[in-house]
Amino acid sequence: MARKRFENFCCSTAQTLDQIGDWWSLLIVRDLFSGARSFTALADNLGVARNILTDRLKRLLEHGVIEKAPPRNEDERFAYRLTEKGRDLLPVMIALMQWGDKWVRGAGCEPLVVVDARDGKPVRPMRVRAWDDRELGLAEIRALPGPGADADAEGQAPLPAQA
Amino acid sequence: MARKRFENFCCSTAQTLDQIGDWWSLLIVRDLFSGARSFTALADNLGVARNILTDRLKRLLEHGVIEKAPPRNEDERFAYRLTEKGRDLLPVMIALMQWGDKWVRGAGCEPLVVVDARDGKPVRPMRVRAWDDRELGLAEIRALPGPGADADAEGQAPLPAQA
DNA sequence: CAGTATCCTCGCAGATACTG
DNA sequence: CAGTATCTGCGAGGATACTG
Repeated sequence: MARKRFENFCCSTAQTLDQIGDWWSLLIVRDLFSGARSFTALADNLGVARNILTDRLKRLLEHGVIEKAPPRNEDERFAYRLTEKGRDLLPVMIALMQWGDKWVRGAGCEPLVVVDARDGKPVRPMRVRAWDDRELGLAEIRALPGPGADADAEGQAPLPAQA
Repeated sequence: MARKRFENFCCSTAQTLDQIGDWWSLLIVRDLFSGARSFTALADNLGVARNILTDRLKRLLEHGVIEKAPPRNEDERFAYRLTEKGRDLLPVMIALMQWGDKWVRGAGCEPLVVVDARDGKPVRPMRVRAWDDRELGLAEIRALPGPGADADAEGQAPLPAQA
């Protein structure tokens, strides 16, 4: 059988991956965060085949992550732009980027530092926080089914401490 | 030509995706966060083919995201466990999960609420924060090449405000 | 239990030419 | 510029049987 789709997985993570988890979508989102707007700019930046880019843009449009906006200059016919849903991926992108900068940055690879535009200081590392702002580690959190959840779904084990 | 690898992309995001960005790896990590430990448990939970699981585990081991630990009971020969590098994916996982719960949760899908184990309150939504703890939006941040970065790489455009 | 080995299928993706 | 259309193929991924 071919690739398995995650649409029917009863898990936010899986569903999310089904919308933005493929190889190119997240990089497209990243480029949109970085200011790319036109089809050609994206194609050139990413080095992706045009038909693949078309497909990914279509999916992102369908999922409401991006939208088409009027062009800003004569060089482009219109501009791709992140929707609110897309902009809401900012924490994900920053968390990924910070993890990458910390753990996987390889030889000759630029560490991209995300800074506060006001003072130029780097943004804080992303942390999981409780309501009293205390930082929470893996051992201090649990995953519970929210309201309306299926009690005996397969996600029973609530994030136990690993150590 | 076949699939393009992201290893040579000069961008943390791309490099990160090369390590954990494929369809199954993140779900494996998620299951490890959730307490799964054995090969069979992972295979059953995810419904992934055994050879694929083997391959992903091997890659995650090579990248140092997971490690093998002694078994805890008679049913398992040893246990897979997240390393520090792997546990550091917690903000990414939480951010993804929260995004999914907010935007892509579909019909009959349980919203997984991550809570503080002390008081049972949900953890705060992941936010990008400045050093003074102010929340930063897309318009208020910039991406700069960090120390040792290649100035004229292709990632020049520093996150301009989209609106 | 925890994999390995094999076979096979189809989806992802690259290249390129063409249209509006 | 912004795609669409078509051809091609690698290899990811599934199924299953086998091993230690």
